[in-house]
Amino acid sequence: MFEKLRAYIEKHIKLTEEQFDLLKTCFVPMKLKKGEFLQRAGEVTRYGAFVVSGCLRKYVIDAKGKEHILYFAPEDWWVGDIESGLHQLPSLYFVDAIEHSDVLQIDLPSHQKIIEAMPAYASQYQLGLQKHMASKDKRIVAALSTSAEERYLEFLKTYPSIAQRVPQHMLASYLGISPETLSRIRKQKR
Amino acid sequence: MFEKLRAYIEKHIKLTEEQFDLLKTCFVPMKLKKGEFLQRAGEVTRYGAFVVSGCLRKYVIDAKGKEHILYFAPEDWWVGDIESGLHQLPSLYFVDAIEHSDVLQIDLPSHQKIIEAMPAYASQYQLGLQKHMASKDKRIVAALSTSAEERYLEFLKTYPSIAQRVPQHMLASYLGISPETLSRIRKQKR
DNA sequence: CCTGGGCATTGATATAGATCAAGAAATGAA
DNA sequence: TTCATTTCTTGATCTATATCAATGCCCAGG
Repeated sequence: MFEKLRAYIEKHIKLTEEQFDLLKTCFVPMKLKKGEFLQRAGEVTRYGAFVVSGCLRKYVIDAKGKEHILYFAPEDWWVGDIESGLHQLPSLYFVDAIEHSDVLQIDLPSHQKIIEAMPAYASQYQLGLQKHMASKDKRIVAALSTSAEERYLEFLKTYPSIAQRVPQHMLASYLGISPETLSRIRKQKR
Repeated sequence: MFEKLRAYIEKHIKLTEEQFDLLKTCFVPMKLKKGEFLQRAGEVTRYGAFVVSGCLRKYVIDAKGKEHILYFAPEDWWVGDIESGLHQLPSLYFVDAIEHSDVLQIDLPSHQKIIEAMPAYASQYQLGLQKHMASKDKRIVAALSTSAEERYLEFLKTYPSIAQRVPQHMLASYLGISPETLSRIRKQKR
């Protein structure tokens, strides 16, 4: 498990053995069966996680009882709700496993400890946040301005592997369209 | 101009005189008339800016020639396109003044210098990014799941002062609805 | 090897909101 | 002030997508 994390981090920065040891003390390995929750709305988020294998999803349930998926988190992604953890506020989001998954859990104080101990990690983290912001901006524009079909095709292009492994109704939820509409779009593309 | 920036930063962290002097060397004051651009799509972003007074907007023009406003930036907000500046890629976004505005420009290297010189600023910046992420997530969910009317009312609640000062068709563009629809929604609410 | 409950498909209908078009009102430049 | 331009409003259609409903499918657990 830890080797996967190491490999991921070393894509960007070199780790000394001591640094790797620090990481090992901060993350806690955990297995999740399909359908198990890492976090439920209403709870204050205590942990974020790095996904070693499998796939999780983060989603809200809105006032009308509908699910809306914020993102899928397959291998090498991070999930959590920093906002909630930071301000000790109940989270709006659920996080659960849509496949049997292995994750490395970390709490916010430990993460902060890593940031303080490893400046290179800190700036890598900052870069990651900035990158994420940019992709969220794109998604906002797409949601506001493009058709269901355009969003679907764009998703296929951007995340081909995710498109293949998640159930269709979840993809629909991510795209903000009904499962029926997605089914019709796909039919038409055949 | 600089006093406004100082007051803004000192909401979160204390500044010594030396630190304030450093800031003064990093930011360049600039006046923008209504309609003037801080940045155009296609250009590599060189500067971000802190808005001292007035109001700017960041927006895209999509394939069909339509504008979509990402956000408004009145006093005490920041604008820019870090993604573009960071990777030296042409930006997708325009930034222009919708009122006569005063801004303090800063380039990415200077900003990085501040982050390295002032750890408290760095962590404040990190907090800011995280907070922004959370609000963008909310906007994504809203865009995908709520009606035009709901989004309008939510905007009024969240940014009452912005709602009053920006032209209605820009608000419509931000909300992802046509100006006609927004006009009808407002009529109904009277 | 059954079998039942989630998934996907398909059809029929309803509707929010877009688009087109035209007039009214506001804004600002001269 | 006056004229011109931009913005806002209102009405009449049109369309993408939701919703409702029925059917078939498939694979997971007994």
